[in-house]
Amino acid sequence: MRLITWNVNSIRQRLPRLLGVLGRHEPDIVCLQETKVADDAFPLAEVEALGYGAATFGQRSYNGVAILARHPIAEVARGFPGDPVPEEARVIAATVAGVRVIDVYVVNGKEVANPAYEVKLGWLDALTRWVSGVEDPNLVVTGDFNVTPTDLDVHDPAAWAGRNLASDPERERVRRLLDDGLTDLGRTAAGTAPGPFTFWDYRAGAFHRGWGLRIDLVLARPAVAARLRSVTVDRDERKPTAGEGKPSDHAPVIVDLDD
DNA sequence: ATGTCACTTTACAAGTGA
Repeated sequence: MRLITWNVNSIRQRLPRLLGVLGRHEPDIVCLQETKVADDAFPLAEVEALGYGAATFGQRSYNGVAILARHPIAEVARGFPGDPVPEEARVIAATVAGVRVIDVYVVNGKEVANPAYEVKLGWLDALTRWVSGVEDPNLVVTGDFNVTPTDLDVHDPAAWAGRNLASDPERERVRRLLDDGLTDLGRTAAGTAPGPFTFWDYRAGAFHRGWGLRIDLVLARPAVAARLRSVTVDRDERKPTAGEGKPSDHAPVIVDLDD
């Protein structure tokens, strides 16, 4: 089984690349973030033409998540109980091929000194409370966490020390998710090697300069983690020249599991 | 750290969010 998570930063802008990713990688499940469209504007017919169904939880302009799959999508849930910002479309869950998938777009937080950072911490607390009560042993929690779990996930730890996306309080929140029985599949696959990075800021030529972060995560309970075969990042999708149209600032993360 | 991108609007430039 192949699962992809990708923050597309507008599905309208990224549709040609998304269709290319579906055709090239043939994933079973795709978790998207920052679709930035209401559900009635989601390009459903285009993904259906490639054999995929979709469950969407969108909103205009900001946020928005979706789960695509070439298998039946069951028990769809939008949002989660206890969400501190329920007006923002950040979480969708569904069961596909025996796996309970929770697709998240975590609050960015802007900067540590910004009130949005406190919202981020509270949101992660609420997410963890909810996830810990989800009974399914075949659970995957994946998406754009907007947190680098450790310094291995930062291109320049000294430059990022204490800053949003790399600060201790937010890392502690991710640590609690892991302590609650989830394995970080990207880190498991990479061992002690840095990265693999999944996000490069559009500004300052960050991709070209290698200024990457690993903030797009796939967390799984033991029954799923035991099936881990590989985790790769499709860096070509971050290149302006590869593919059709402009790139997202995130690259797709591809996880292969034993069937 | 900030060489950009995508969104929206008392829109055709500027603010916001990332």
